[in-house]
Amino acid sequence: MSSFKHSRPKGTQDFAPPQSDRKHRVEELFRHLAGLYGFQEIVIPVFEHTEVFIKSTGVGSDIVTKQMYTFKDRAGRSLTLRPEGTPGVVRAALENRVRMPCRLFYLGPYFRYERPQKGRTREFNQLGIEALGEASPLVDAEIIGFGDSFFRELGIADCTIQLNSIGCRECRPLYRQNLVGFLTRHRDELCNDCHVRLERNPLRVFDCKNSACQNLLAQAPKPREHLCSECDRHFSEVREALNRQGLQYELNDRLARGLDYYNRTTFEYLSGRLGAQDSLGGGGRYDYLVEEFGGPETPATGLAIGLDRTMLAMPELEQNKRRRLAFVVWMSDAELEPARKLLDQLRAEGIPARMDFDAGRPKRQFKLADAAGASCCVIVGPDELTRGVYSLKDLLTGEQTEVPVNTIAIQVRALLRD
RNA sequence: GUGAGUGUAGCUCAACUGGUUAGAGCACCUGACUGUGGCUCAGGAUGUUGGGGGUUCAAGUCCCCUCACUCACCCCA
Repeated sequence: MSSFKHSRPKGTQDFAPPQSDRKHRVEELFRHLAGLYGFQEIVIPVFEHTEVFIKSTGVGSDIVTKQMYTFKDRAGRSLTLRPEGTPGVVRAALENRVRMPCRLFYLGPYFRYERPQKGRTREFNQLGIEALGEASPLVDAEIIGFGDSFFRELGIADCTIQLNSIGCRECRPLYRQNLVGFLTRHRDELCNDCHVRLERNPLRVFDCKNSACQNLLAQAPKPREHLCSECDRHFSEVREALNRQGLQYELNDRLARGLDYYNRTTFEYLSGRLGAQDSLGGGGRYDYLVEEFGGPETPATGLAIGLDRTMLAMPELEQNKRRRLAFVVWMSDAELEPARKLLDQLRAEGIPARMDFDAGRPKRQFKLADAAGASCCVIVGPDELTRGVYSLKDLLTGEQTEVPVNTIAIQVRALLRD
């Protein structure tokens, strides 16, 4: 179509203005909220030794078996672009001897090789928090509340919370055994996809949309009926805490979480505005992961938010055409240097400012200022200079006044808009 | 990895069953306005119809291949 030869790799995305501004705004809200809840940022590599993900995410999981960007570096080491955040965070917390309990947040790009569709790209952005060393069900509820506040703050109205408990080391295998037994007895009634699920990840049959399967599943053993007494108590306390916090949620037996390290509480935020990939974020408890990395027994809970999906679900805040920017306009060569000095002065005062050095004609400069979305123009002309003033034009209203040079910063600041 | 759909100007889309020089709106550029953006008016520029091959007197239109995008399965953030 165009003569431009290069396009971005499949499944990647560009954030050009104004999308980049929107992204930044969401990230800033996340940082702010995370700070309010006592989380501190941890910055970790974008790639890890491949084993980090295999061990934690699970050898049988889809992520590990077919979605990882794995490569060998020049010394033959197997490395993998991170497909998710939690394993790297746990690895880093242990490696840095971070004192437990600790609360960490992180954000950045993640990579999974999948067929792109709405809300699913190969490079995507995640915002995550992890509470390491906290066992209380109140922490689960607190984290669920964190996500709820986050989405609410962004004006995502139709966000629902789904909740489940998948048990622990003790009760999960029993349940799984039960379910597999049930499904195997009714094997003929299951669809082909479910036969595959039965082998690979039995809990996944609950996701099947086939009505015959659904009917059968109504009689299948339910995960929550098989919780051991401790898991059962933990789960009730999570629910009671959510009720006290005034959070609405739905119980969902089918919420299994595809990663191996989860136990007990799992939850997910769903939005109706997203299409098939309707999960805005999700998380749960992972009390065994730290141990698996060779650390001490450490309970943990976390949450990961899909930034890209969040941006899809966010209402288009009708953005002001005017930005926080002043534009300095000059008339002839004689004013070029005074105008440039003014530019420096404005910036020194903390006012974002630009000018057009190429311009010959003022008309062009005003056009540029308008196109750049500037809030105002400061006009430096021969008349103004001889009288010790600048002309200041409000680009929103069109009003223009003359202001003394020594008050320019104050006057400009008053006109800046976001 | 599987399936379906779509590719025409920077963007959104036209072009009757194959028919002659592929159009419109928005955006863009120029001027009216040599010290003033938006609004108005007048004018202007723009395409290997995604790419390659084939059928035909003739292909944007039909067929094959390929690439890209989109949606869904799957999976998850």
